[in-house]
Order: sequence, then C-alpha cells, then structure tokens
Amino acid sequence: MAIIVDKAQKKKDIALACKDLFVQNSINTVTISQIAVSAGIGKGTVYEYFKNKEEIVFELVTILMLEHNRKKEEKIAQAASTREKVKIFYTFYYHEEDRDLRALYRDFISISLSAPKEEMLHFQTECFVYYLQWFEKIIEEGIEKKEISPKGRDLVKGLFSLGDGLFIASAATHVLPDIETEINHTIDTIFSLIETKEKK
Amino acid sequence: MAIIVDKAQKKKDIALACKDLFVQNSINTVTISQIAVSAGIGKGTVYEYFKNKEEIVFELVTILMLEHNRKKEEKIAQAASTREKVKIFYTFYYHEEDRDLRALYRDFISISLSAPKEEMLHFQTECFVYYLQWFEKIIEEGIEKKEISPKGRDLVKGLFSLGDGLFIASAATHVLPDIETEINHTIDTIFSLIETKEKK
DNA sequence: TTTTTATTGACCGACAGTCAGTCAAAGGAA
DNA sequence: TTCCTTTGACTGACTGTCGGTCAATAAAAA
Repeated sequence: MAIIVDKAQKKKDIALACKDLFVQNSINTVTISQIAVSAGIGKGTVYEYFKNKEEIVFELVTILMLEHNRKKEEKIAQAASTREKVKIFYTFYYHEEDRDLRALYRDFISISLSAPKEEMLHFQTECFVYYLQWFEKIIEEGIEKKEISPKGRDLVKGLFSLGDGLFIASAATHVLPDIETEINHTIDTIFSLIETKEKK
Repeated sequence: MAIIVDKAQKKKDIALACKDLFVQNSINTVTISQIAVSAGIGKGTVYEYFKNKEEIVFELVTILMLEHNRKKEEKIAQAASTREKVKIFYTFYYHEEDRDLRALYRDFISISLSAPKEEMLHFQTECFVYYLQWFEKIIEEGIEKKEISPKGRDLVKGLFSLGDGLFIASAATHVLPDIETEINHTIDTIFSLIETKEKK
C-alpha cells in the first residue's frame, strides 16, 4: 500500500482553509482556483475531496454547526424559562459569535433554492429536521412544566420558520436592520399569549 | 432618422418570451443563448435591454406581481373576516394559479441572498415594504373593527415573515410537503389567541 | 521492482459579456 | 421619384474566465 490519507480529516482541513473565502464572498464569486490556492493544493485535488463548490459549503456548515450546537446546547440548558430558551435558540440570527456560520447559512439557503439537486435537499432537510426537533423538545418541555399552554404545540413549525423568514428579510432587504429586537419582540408577544398564569 | 423602438415595451416582450424558461429552470441553468433564441433575437440584443440575467428575472417578477396584486386585492376585499383576509394573503405560497410567480420568487430570493448588489437589495426592499404595508393595513383594520386584539399589531412583522420562512422550508427541504395546511393551521392558532370574543 | 494511492496543472468545453460591423427606416437634396 | 446620408437597432463571432477532467508523475509500501 501507499500513503493512506485520512480523507475525512483532509476534507475538513481543506474546507476550513478556505472558510474566510466563503465567509467574505458569496459562493458565486469564489472560484475553484482561489480555493486551491487558499488550501495550498492543486485544483485537481479539490475535486478528489469534493464533487463541487457547493459540497465545500456543506462541509463547512457541518463543521461550524456542530461547534455551534454544542455551545447552544449548554446555554439553553442554563436558561430558566421556556421563553428564555426560545430566545437563546434564535440568537443565531444576530449574535456576533455566529456571524461566520450565518454568512455561510445565507449562501446555503441560496444554493438550496436555486439548484434543487437531491443531495442538497437531503442535507438541508437533515439540518431542518434536527433543529425543528430540538425546538419541538423545548416547547414540549414547556408544556409539560405547565409554563405554556398546549396551544404552543400548534405553533412549533410556525414559530420555527419565522426565524428564517426574518433572517431572509434582514439579509435581502434594507428593512429589519435590527433583527434582534424584532425577533425578541415577536417572541415576547407570542409568549404573553401562550404562557400560563401560574408561570414563575 | 431611424426606427425608434419602445424600449420599455420591448423589455416586457423579451422578458415574457422567456418566462417559461425561467419558470421551468433555475436562473443558474438558463443561458443567455437560450434566452436569445426564446425571444427570437440575437444574443447581443439581450444586452441592449438588460444588464444581465438577473435583471430579466426582476422584470418578469414585476410584470407578474402587478397582475397578481390586482387579483389578490379583489379577493381580499371580498373576504368577510380579518382571519380570512390573512389566509387569502398567504394563498400565494400554494395556489396553483400563482405557481409561475412562485417559481420566479424562489429564484429571486436566491439571487438576493447570494449576490447582494445594491440594485437587488433595493428592488427586494421595495417589494417587501409594499406587501408588509398591505399586510399591516389588514391587521390594523381588524383591530379597528375589534375583530382582533391590539396585540395583533405586535405580530405584524413576525406573521408576515413566517410566510417566507415556511415557503423556504417547503422549497428547500422535503419537510412541509403540504404548506397550505401548515400555513392555515398556524394562522388559525394565532387568530384563536388574538381574536376578540365579540367577533361575529 | 511493482503496486497502489495521492497529487497535479495543462487542457477542454461552456458560458457571459463585448464590439465591430450590418441593416433598415426616415429625411432631405436634387 | 431617386439616391444619399444619418442613426438607432440589431447581430453573432470573438474573448476571457471558469468549472471540471485526465494523463502524467511522485512517492510510499510491499
């Protein structure tokens, strides 16, 4: 046998090497040559590890998401109320520390919308389901603890999608310059409607 | 002197001539050559009327949107309750008759997210504000008529963005195959929370 | 050596966008 | 009427760029 490269690890290395490239530019303006230079490898080698540009974004999003989820999980565990948990859940859309992931997520949605290839739909679906179930769990626990009314259950998908909706409005228009206030205002309003009286 | 062409009209003609091309394919897969053939003009002529592919999509969206708004306005005027008006407002996301505009809107969001050029942000902002104000008016009238509680005012942007959020989830994932049910379910839940008792 | 794996950049085809040139209509001069 | 000139509309061959391929090479293990 010859050298055995840890393919998975090298994929991560290449992806991370050109993270700034993707964070600072949109996927359409980044070229494979730039990627190869950034990663210090030949253009052909890029294709040994990735089928196309999009796959690099997927890899990057995956890596950053795992790290992001770990931190988020901790923070949410510490939150006192369901309302607070939901608010923390949405900090992704405006917190400074998530800026890179957010920039990639933007590209990511853009790709998924314009090039609806099966793999992308599949990956996007996986991410969506993961976060939706997490979000469902938070709401479900709130209902169990009688913090919020069972009606919260009927708002899960709506509330969840609202985040992306506001995010897109904020990213693609001049409206909503302060998405943080907007999100928290909406959450507060909805929670004032579904929180039970006996909440602490 | 030579022939003077109505530039604005010809822009519309060219855009409409390649409508199907854009409806059936995503903007990235449509080529300028295809556009030229569809419109029965030379490739260079395309650039006499449009700066790039994106501009053609803008033109198309504008044309179809005007027609769409006219019809929607009629329907909403006929609706009995605020809840019904809101539901009709959201039919865009699933009604068969709006399928073409929806397909273009998808591309449109994708472009705005990945190529945030000033013109695009501007156009997107205009559309967003137009619909948001329309939506605000519906809610405001509902509050005036005491159909819904003043809290509805605090939910305007949230409710409004929810539509795009669900739309994207439905377009970019396998989740939410039935967006119609999902939207109406969410609207019903929220309205059951903000509708006043004295509603007819 | 030989085999296997990793790497590479020259190469190719496709595409967006340009531009030098063609064409047709209109007006004016004779 | 005829012919010449002007001018805007139109064109497709051409150029540069980019994504993606592949034959050649390197280099380690057997």
